[in-house]
Amino acid sequence: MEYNTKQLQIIEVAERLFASKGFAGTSVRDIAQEADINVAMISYYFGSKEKLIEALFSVRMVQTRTQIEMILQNEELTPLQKVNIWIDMVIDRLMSNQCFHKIMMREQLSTERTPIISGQIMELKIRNMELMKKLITEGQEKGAFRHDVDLTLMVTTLYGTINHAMATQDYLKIIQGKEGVEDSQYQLYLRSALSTHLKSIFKSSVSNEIAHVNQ
Amino acid sequence: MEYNTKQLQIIEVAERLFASKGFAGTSVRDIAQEADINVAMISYYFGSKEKLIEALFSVRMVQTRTQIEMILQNEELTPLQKVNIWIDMVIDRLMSNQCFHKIMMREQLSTERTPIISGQIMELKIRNMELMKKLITEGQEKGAFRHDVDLTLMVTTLYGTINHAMATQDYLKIIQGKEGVEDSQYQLYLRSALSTHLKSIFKSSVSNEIAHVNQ
Amino acid sequence: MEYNTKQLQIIEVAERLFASKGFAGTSVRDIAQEADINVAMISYYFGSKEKLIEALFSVRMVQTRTQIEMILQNEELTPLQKVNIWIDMVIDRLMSNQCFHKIMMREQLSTERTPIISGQIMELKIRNMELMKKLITEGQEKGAFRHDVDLTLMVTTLYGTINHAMATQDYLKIIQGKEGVEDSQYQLYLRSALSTHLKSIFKSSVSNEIAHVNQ
Amino acid sequence: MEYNTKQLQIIEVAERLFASKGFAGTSVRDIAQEADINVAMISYYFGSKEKLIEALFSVRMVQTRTQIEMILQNEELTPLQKVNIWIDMVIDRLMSNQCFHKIMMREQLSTERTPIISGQIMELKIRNMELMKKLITEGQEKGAFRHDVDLTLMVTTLYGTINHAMATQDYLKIIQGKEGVEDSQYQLYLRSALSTHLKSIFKSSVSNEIAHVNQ
DNA sequence: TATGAATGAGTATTCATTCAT
DNA sequence: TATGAATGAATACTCATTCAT
Repeated sequence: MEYNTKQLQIIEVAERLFASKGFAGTSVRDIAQEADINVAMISYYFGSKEKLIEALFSVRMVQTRTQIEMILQNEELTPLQKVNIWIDMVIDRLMSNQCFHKIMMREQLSTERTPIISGQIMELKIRNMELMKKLITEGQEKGAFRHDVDLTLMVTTLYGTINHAMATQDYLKIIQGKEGVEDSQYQLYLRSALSTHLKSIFKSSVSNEIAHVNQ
Repeated sequence: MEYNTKQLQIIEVAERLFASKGFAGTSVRDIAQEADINVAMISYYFGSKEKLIEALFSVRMVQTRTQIEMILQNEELTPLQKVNIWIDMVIDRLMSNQCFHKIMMREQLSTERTPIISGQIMELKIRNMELMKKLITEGQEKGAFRHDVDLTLMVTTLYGTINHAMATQDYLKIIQGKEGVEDSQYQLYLRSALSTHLKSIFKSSVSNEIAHVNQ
Repeated sequence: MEYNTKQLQIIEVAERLFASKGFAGTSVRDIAQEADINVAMISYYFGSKEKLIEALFSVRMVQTRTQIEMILQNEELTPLQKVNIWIDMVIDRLMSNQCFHKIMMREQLSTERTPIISGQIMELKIRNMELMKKLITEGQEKGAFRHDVDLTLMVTTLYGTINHAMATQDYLKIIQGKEGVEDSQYQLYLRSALSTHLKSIFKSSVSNEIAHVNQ
Repeated sequence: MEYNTKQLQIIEVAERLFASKGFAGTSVRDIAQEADINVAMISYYFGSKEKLIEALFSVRMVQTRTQIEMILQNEELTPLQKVNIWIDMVIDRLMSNQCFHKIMMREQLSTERTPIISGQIMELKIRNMELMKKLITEGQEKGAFRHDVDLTLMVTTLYGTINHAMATQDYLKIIQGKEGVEDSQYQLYLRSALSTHLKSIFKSSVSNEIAHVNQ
């Protein structure tokens, strides 16, 4: 499905509002006003509010699909290097599309999600899980990774940590005593901190390398 | 603030509905019908729908406060034992009050949260952080824990992992091939799996013990 | 189903408006304004506009059911007398509830009618037909009525004539040169004219009496 | 007023939809979609939805006007023969243009009809009435017809019976136990049944012939 | 001549809340 | 204390029509 400039603009505004107020909490009037268009345009372009969020998902999901697979086929990287690259890519993907991923967090919480969206999320999750599985088993075969790792929960930790950091960043900022720091500046800090943190966790939990004797 | 039986019953129903449909997605009529009371009762007892969710937070927050502190003052436990107990307590607290914590996850995502709720969440987070800080620094002083741990992100990982597991448990169930398993049964499994997983992460990331040489 | 005074008042107004502007052509706002109530009351009392017209039908249909059967069981009347009484009763019923019967005419024209309404109309028609059948066959057995009468079309003529007269009474008035006559006055005239006309048709078409030799 | 092929095609579609869903119940989008044209075309070609139905009336009315007069000037026919021809022509005209006549029935019920349409209907009715009057008085002068006939109501019976049969043909079909019969087949049957029925009524009610002594 | 885009007024319905009792 | 009735504002959506091209 292709969307024109106007439609993409509406989707963008909707994404921002759905992220901060929720789907039910955002009225089409809100969107129309923010996007500076007539309310009727939303029905005109998308059919309904429901179809709008489906359009939003279809656009963002497509963007997500292709990225990762390619890069990790590089044969010259060690398993741990691949995992680290992967972690950085996930952080980048989630942090660069915070609005969308907030919406997705919410949708995952809801029992009201439509089969269409629910299906897309499921598909994405399975894709992620398979990629991860390939990555880890490859490492295990090469003797670099441990065999007693709960893969599913490792992925849960990765996504959970980033999501939770994103969701609570206002709190984190205060707790970390960085209230003065500008938002964009803080985002950069958070990305790098998450990167270090998650790589460290993965290294010590997954890899066979002795991380820190006598330290 | 004290609430009578009727009020507590309403709060309970509201919690369940807010959790599954969101605050904006739940109408006071839904609540009234589910709780088998008159619609007017909600305004009558709480003043407004907004005040109802505030009441819900104040009730659940109070329940949360006291628990942990006591137990961890036990001098006979090693730092790692205390961390493990703490992990189990958090898992238990979150998993036993899934509805409430789903609501809290949503509220943290929202920019619409009232100062009252926002304040309560902040207070809770700071309390958790302080407890954690005490726990870890105590371990560091005893030479049991590493000094290069990002405390804030460690807590984020703990809560993020549990929350994400809770939010996506329907997916997890399918991905793990446990579609047939009964819900209550799966909950038990998830708790124990999370416990093992998180303890392992904490042990390998935080403690100085060499977790797995030559494995 | 019982309806309270307010509901009956709304139904009455709705009936008048549906009759003159059609169902789709009448907005709930029109009804609310005419009935001097809040728009929301219609949804409140009936659930929807659709349910309102169903309520209207259920009320009017009930009123229609019982009337006729009784009277025609009188054993002292000749078949022709019974037919004449029946004709007068149908005229009276239709002319006294012109609004409702206009709505019914429209509904019969429409392919959009709901199964509920459609079913009620069908039921009524079958009842009428059976009554008529009993009346005529009784007359035939007594040798008073001809045997070569198309019963269904005889009923069609009865209802069709009255309905058409009702629907076109504004034209009839002009054509008959009675533009000056007051509406209520004209109604009385029309009833009596229809009565004479239809009785004459039935007598000459159905009965074996020689109506007018050497005239 | 002349209409081009495209316009006539739109009118035809509109006629079908107005007949089955009513004027208010049919949207210009419905028509545009069914006619496979752009919505704007309707405003473009006719100015408005209102003007479209006026165009429809003007087209169909013109078709109606000329037919009958000529034929009945034939001097060789008896008055009763002429009446019978006339009955068949009316049946044919109404049954062949059921969609249009359903719309007309509705319009006659409505108080919302525009002066244009209302005027056209009135004109047609007066024309019919005059024709009928000529027919009957001619018969009376020749001693073939009774003098005590209510002409207006006789016409009302003719049109009312056919209209009512048309409007309720779905019911008639069931009542007559012809549910299996194909629609086109049933139409043929109905026409011939109506013809026999109405001719019989007219003969026995209007003519001086003794229809059925000793039967 | 024809049309996709756009609009503002309109649709029915639901909302949280208030009021009289 | 409790509630059925009522309300006005808001909801998503559809309408006939217009406009720029």
